Amino acid sequence: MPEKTRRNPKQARSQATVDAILEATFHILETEGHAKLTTNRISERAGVSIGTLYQYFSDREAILAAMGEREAEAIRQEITRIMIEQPEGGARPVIQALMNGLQGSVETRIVLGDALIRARGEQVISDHHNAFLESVKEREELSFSFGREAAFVLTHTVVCLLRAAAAEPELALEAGPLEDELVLLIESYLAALTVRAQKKVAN
Amino acid sequence: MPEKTRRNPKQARSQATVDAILEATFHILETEGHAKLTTNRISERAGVSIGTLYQYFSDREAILAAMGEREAEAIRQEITRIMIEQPEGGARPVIQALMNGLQGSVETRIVLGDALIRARGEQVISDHHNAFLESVKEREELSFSFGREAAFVLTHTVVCLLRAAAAEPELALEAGPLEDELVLLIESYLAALTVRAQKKVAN
Amino acid sequence: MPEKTRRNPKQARSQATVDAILEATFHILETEGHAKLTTNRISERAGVSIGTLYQYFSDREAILAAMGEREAEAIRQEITRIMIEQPEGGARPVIQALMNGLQGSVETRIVLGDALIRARGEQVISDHHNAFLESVKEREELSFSFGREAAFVLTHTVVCLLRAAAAEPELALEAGPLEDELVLLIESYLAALTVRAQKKVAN
Amino acid sequence: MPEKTRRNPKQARSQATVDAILEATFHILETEGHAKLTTNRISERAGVSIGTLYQYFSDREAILAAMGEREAEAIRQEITRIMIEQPEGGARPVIQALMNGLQGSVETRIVLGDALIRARGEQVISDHHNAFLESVKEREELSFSFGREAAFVLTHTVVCLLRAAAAEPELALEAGPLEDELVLLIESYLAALTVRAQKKVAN
DNA sequence: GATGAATGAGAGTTCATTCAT
DNA sequence: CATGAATGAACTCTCATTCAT
Repeated sequence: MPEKTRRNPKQARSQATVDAILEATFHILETEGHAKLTTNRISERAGVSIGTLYQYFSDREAILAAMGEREAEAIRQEITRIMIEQPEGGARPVIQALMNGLQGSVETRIVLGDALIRARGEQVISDHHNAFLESVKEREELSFSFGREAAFVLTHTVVCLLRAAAAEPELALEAGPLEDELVLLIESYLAALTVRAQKKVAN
Repeated sequence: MPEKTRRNPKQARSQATVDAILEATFHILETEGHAKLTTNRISERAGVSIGTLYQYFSDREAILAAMGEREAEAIRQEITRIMIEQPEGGARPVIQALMNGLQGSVETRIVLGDALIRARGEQVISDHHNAFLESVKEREELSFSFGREAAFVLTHTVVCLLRAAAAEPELALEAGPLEDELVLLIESYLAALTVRAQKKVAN
Repeated sequence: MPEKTRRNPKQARSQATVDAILEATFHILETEGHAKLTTNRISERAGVSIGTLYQYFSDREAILAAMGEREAEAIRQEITRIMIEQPEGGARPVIQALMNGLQGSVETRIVLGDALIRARGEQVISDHHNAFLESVKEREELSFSFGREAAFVLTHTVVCLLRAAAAEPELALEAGPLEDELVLLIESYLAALTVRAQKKVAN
Repeated sequence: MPEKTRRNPKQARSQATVDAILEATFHILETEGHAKLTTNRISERAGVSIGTLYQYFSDREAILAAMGEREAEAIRQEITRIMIEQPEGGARPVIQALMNGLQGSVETRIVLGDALIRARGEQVISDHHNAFLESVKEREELSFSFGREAAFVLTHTVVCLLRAAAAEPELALEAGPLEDELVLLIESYLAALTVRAQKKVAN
């Protein structure tokens, strides 16, 4: 449900056009980078005229926001699926999903993420929040309410670090060990949260 | 010490000009954002002509890189100072320094950070690495070598999360509780690393 | 057929735009000179926006090259026509064609010629070469091969001198007498070449 | 005696400064081309400040004109010397002098020549004229007056062709054969002029 | 609906020249 | 006399967007 879409693409042809535009955008971002991503180039690569492009998207920003939306939605669904299939798996399956599921280069992800936040602000954040929190709430030992700040740490640490890792290829981090460290980081934090919560109860 | 500086400003007037340009850049980033940061606007705000600006900086990018350099250097010095004054303080003083020391809005910091990486690549990363690792190495119980990935997590987690926190003002995170959570996150991770290391030794 | 054209102008409006741009370029070169020939001024005079100009020509240079091409092509066709119509006319008709056919001021011609060479290099030279050589080859007494240097002299002398003559209006040269001298120069040189060739054969 | 010079350099140091500026100009023209020839670069290469440069030359143009003057003067003196030493040598020694004496790349020569004409107009032409005509007048069989156009052809043909030859390195012309052709061209033209003059007398 | 030629504000950048020191 | 920091008009070129066809 793209918000800034002008035309609600009910017909197959319309949907194909929208898809072509988004695919072209993704491809250009991947192969030529953000700086070369112009609306003319998108329309050219998509095989539609620039006028048509503007019939489906109000402006350049709306295209990026729509793509970010798709990406975020895909990840949210993936995480939900994992929660249902492996309810006792802990943090690792979710972290694996985030590591594998985020398609596209770092730059692409950063660009899309930024566009999404610009377009939808808080909404995006809380969506992400909720999806990730679900992966944790079920564990009964955490059935205490933690503060906003702890929730923030839980929901953002992995995504932020993956972004940073991807942004710095010079570090030559390996996926396997990195996954282990992220799991260790999150699990030890969860344990610490539990300990703290128990102390509070004891008092 | 801007790298891409064209003219090495020996005289007082030159230094004042450079300062005015950097101050203007900072101010525009803060008040109008990255998109409005044009060289013409910078020179206007700095009270110098556009030609003068280009006598000190080879291009727009060089200005941002120089600013990022300053910022990074300031933080590095601050952390070093802390390490010397409070060698037994653990992670908290360093985290406090990062929270307070990073001046400017998120966007400003992001923009400057990105420019810095573009300009100096790996060098920047390892500098940051080293500075932060020092804050931890002294603790004898950590006198084991950890892998690249663990080092990455240690050095990036706090900075990444602070960036994210600042990028999402809608979450209305409070500095005090956030600081506590970051300390808990890092300290519990360090503890987990220690445990893991001891197990390895035991085997 | 401009080479560096971005958009292949199939429609009438496009062709009209290209024509307007070239006409404007010619006019500015003639009336204000090379130094005043800026892309903004061209677009202004052509009655199109600067953006439109850049949709048809990749850069300033491409405009000049396209004009040079047109000019050169026109002359080539004119000489060919003469060769067919007056096969026995000797050098004079060709020289007349060059004197009358080269429209535009000297500076214009120089600028266009230079741009053409920059854009197409040797190709241009050999085209010119061939066209002029044809005017001579038919004469059976010249059915000997002469060296590169002699060919160069034959093809360049007239054009160079016409350029020089035009560049120095202070000399107040008159077209009629100048034509006579050029014919004399070329014809006597051709005769000398013939003599030399015969001597060689004799040996 | 540069005309547009502001300061009449009577002192040795002044002369050295002027020399340094001209040398720098020549060097930049040769190694980096006309487009890179800026006053700032000249002053830098000359080892003087830009302010000093403007104390000796009124503007950029004046520097080029002064250089052209030097060049032209040097050639004129060379030709004069030849005429005195080899009065019976015909066209060849003069052509050799022109081929060897013109130092600097084509572009340099073109730039300087153009500047000279801009600065001094007709004067330059007639100077050249006279110098070259001297090389011919002595020959008694030419002791007839020829028209302006013939004089123009005599004085310009060699210089123009040398310029063209240098401008088109793709032709790979060789100095030896080219010299022969130029001599043949000029000598046969002179002979033709003689014949025509005699016919006129006969009538 | 689709097209794509046209738009034009505005970006980054250069460089001849001045003038306070 | 020399210096060189400062000037700013002018340049080339980009690209999101519109609208007549």
